[in-house]
Amino acid sequence: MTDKRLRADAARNRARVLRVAYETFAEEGAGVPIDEIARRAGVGAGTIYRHFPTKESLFQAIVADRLRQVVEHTREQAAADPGEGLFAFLFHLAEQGATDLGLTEAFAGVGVDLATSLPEAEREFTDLMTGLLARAQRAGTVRRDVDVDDVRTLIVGLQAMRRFRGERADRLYPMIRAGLAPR
Amino acid sequence: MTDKRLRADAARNRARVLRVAYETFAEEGAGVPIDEIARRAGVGAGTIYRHFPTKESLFQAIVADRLRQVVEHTREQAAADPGEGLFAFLFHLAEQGATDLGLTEAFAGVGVDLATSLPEAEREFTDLMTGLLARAQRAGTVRRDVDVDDVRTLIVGLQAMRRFRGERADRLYPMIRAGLAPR
Amino acid sequence: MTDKRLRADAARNRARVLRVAYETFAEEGAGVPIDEIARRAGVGAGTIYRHFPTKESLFQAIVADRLRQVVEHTREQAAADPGEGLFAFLFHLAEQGATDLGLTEAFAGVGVDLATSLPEAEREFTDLMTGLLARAQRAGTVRRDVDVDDVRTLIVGLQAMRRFRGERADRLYPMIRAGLAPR
Amino acid sequence: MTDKRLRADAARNRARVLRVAYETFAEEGAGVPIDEIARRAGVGAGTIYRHFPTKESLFQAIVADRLRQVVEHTREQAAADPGEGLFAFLFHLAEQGATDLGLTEAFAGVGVDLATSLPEAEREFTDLMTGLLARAQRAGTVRRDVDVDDVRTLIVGLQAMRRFRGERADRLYPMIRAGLAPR
DNA sequence: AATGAATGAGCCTTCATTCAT
DNA sequence: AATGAATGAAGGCTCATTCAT
Repeated sequence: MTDKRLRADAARNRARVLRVAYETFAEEGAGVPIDEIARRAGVGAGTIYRHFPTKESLFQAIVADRLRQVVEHTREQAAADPGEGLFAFLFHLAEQGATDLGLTEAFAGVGVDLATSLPEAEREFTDLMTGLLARAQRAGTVRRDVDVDDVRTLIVGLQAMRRFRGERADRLYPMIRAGLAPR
Repeated sequence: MTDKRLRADAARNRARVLRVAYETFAEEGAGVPIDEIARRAGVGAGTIYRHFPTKESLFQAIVADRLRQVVEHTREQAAADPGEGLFAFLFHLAEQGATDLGLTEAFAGVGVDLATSLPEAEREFTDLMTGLLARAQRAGTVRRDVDVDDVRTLIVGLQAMRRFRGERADRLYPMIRAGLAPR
Repeated sequence: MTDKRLRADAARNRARVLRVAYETFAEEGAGVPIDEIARRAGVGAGTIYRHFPTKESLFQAIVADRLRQVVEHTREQAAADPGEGLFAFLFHLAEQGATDLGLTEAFAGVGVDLATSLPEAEREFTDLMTGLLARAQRAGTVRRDVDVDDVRTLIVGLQAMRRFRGERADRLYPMIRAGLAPR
Repeated sequence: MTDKRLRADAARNRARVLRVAYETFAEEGAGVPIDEIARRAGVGAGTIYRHFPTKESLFQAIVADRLRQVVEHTREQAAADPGEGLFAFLFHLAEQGATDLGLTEAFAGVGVDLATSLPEAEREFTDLMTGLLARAQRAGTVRRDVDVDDVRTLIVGLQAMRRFRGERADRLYPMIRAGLAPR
């Protein structure tokens, strides 16, 4: 047990790095220098490399975390209203992407290929979308000819808009809803 | 006289650089090394810097050019069908963005702020959108509560989707149309 | 009392580090990271630094150990056949060097100067060579004009060859023998 | 023609880098930082990378040059006395290696694998050795059971000795000669 | 006294920009 | 005016050594 746990200080640092890296990637995207993250976290660059073997792995770790959070959040909400689940999910993701350039880039395939680098998270995420989509279609809020791939594409678009325009982009949500509705 | 000849050479070079830089930024994004552009254009890197003081200014010049082209292209088409003009414009831009990462980035505000750096092109562009939107609304194909800002936001979203998914994203066009239609 | 227990622990650790460091330097050469040695020894890097102030000092300690072993091994064998003693010694060292890059480097003066850093071991080693050489010369298997310095030089050459070519290099032993024989 | 030639200043710099890199590798071995070479050459590190894509390629270029020189030098000498050619070659190489750690390392396979990275130079070199050896054996100065591989191994040994002991190591040359002589 | 986490200098390499030719 | 060579500041990553636990 003890051997598996990190030392208190290391755990603290690792958490700190993760948190700061999250914020930094969110603000600056995957291209931000690792030194910048180290500086903001108040640690040496070597410390980051102790916890994550490459910059990419750090980015992945964060994206994985974020995906997990989104999945969890969505599962909690989804039960309620099958017709609304997919929309809630889409708009939630749009908001996440708005404050998180890293996540946006991950979805858009910049700097990582989710399917390759985080196959498990990717699968879970896809399963979630599949379920939400099917339920919405059964509930009659979404057209039958929409597939999971379209949903993924919409996410990329919504995040781009939300990032570009902030809350102002929310004005477009009703139109997305209308656009997806059966004719 | 000699001046004129030389200027003609320079002008040809400038045009050549612009064209190649456009292609290169389109293919590789704004991150491509200036040397790569010089190589493809068959000129020295110094020649590029004679015409454009920084890499960023070259990028801006290209975006300005592209905007002008889009404006022109749109003006030619628009007359025909007022109800369709805005959609044709949106989907045309989406396709442009798909093959032109530079343009996408410019619209999304990555690396340039159009309003600041190219105020004239920006104004022209805005005027165009205003006109198209108004005509579509008058023709009854677009909801009254959509404004120019929404259109701009949509462009960003559409380009992101088109870039992400290629032609497959076109499947979403009808839904955009439906989403914008008056209830 | 407690002191003694602790010292015993420490001594055991020191011995363990020495043994593992020997193996590791032998396999990987002096360039191997100290962390790798720590890992293999199952101790923290700090523990190594408790016993040896620098990486270099660890390396020296190992070389000293190895020299002592060689001296011991040689003394045990040497008595038997005075004419063969020097050759046995040379070829034994060549083989040691083959599996021990550290030792080779030490002899060749890479990273340490034996005479300066380990004067005692150096002296003992020199005495040994002097004895072996004199006996071989008296026995008539080695030319009179060879001196201790030549022997040292030969060791370096033999180790280099053995390291370079492995057992295949043994083919050259008879020629060494012939080359050293009186005309 | 002109396009293939380097500009005068570039050629000068390239030559300068090669010369300084040769000296530096000779003194310090393949492990020396590229910045050190740049500093000694009075150029920026980038300049070296303009001429050589990687540090390894620079090292290889130098080794290739040195091999070529050795081959040329040997060819000029060899004609004279078939019985002496191989020895002249061996001792010449020993001397070269003495002042050139880079070359020694290349022969010993440190930092490069000649057969892989410079196959042509390697082949030429092997052909040369084969010829010299055959002639020496025909002339009766070298045992029949020595092969090219042994020669290569001897080179490594001789260079190690020469490097270790400087001119003093020359004392061993007659013994090498005697060792290789037919019984 | 042991641990292993943190540090930070140093390494190789890239690239925007400047400058000699 | 054009060329492309030179510069030098980053950037990602490693590792000897120090230090908090």
